[in-house]
Amino acid sequence: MSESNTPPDDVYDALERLYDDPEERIADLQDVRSSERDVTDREAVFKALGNENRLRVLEALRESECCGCELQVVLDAPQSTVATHLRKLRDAGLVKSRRKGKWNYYRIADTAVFELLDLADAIREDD
Amino acid sequence: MSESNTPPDDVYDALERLYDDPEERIADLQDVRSSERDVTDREAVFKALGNENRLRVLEALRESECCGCELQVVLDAPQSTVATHLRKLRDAGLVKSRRKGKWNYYRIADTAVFELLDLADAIREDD
DNA sequence: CTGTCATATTGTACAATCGCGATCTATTTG
DNA sequence: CAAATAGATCGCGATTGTACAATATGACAG
Repeated sequence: MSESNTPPDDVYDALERLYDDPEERIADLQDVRSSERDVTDREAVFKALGNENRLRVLEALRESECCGCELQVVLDAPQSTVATHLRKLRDAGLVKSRRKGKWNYYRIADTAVFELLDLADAIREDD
Repeated sequence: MSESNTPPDDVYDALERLYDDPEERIADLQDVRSSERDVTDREAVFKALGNENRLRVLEALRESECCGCELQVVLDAPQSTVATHLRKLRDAGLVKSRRKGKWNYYRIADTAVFELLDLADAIREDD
């Protein structure tokens, strides 16, 4: 059931020098690997956040809901570029949209998004 | 001092249909842009987090400090690959390292990292 | 139903990132 | 110091992400 391959010789040798029972430690480390098999969603969230333009959009939405054309002003970029970023934010679950006639209004999907942004700042403050 | 360009005609026209005073709204939106000039650090943090292998490393470090060769087991990847990921995590301020003889031990730099990981999970739960 | 308008999608050129072998560095051991 | 070892860095092919023009879609007005 588990992906229990023996690590390459050099790695095994190194662990042998660190632990009396390397096998046990190896099993523990492999457990971490398989137990967190599904980091996929997490990864998608962070990938969506890892872009300057998308961070600017979220910052704008922090203050109020915005429609697409307003975000074109924020990013100072053509419509297709803005729309692509909004798509990624929506796919990642960071924003939601609401159609009103021709306009499409975007808003932050969850207060957790604000917390994510603030925590990222906190990390760099204490180098 | 501010980058106050007039948006393209079509964008301006759209905002004219939404607001009595489009100029005012445009100025506000441009303010968001310039006031958050420095999303660079934030972006670096999220970029570092936006990778499956690096998320696995952080998950391993959640339980205990690890040296490089232990993380080779976690990722099941060659040494150079692991070292490159650790470099990025360190540059982003997510992990710290401590040299002990030939070994280099890595640990989570800040409890904020745990909170970031948990918050990312929270986002996808309520689709 | 035709035109207009806000937005979405697609195609493509270009840039960034990734995995990993090869090589270099720092530290310990004999 | 020479060999061995843990890790860091470099270089390159392959994948992925980005910007944006062109085009498509969906809504509304006349």
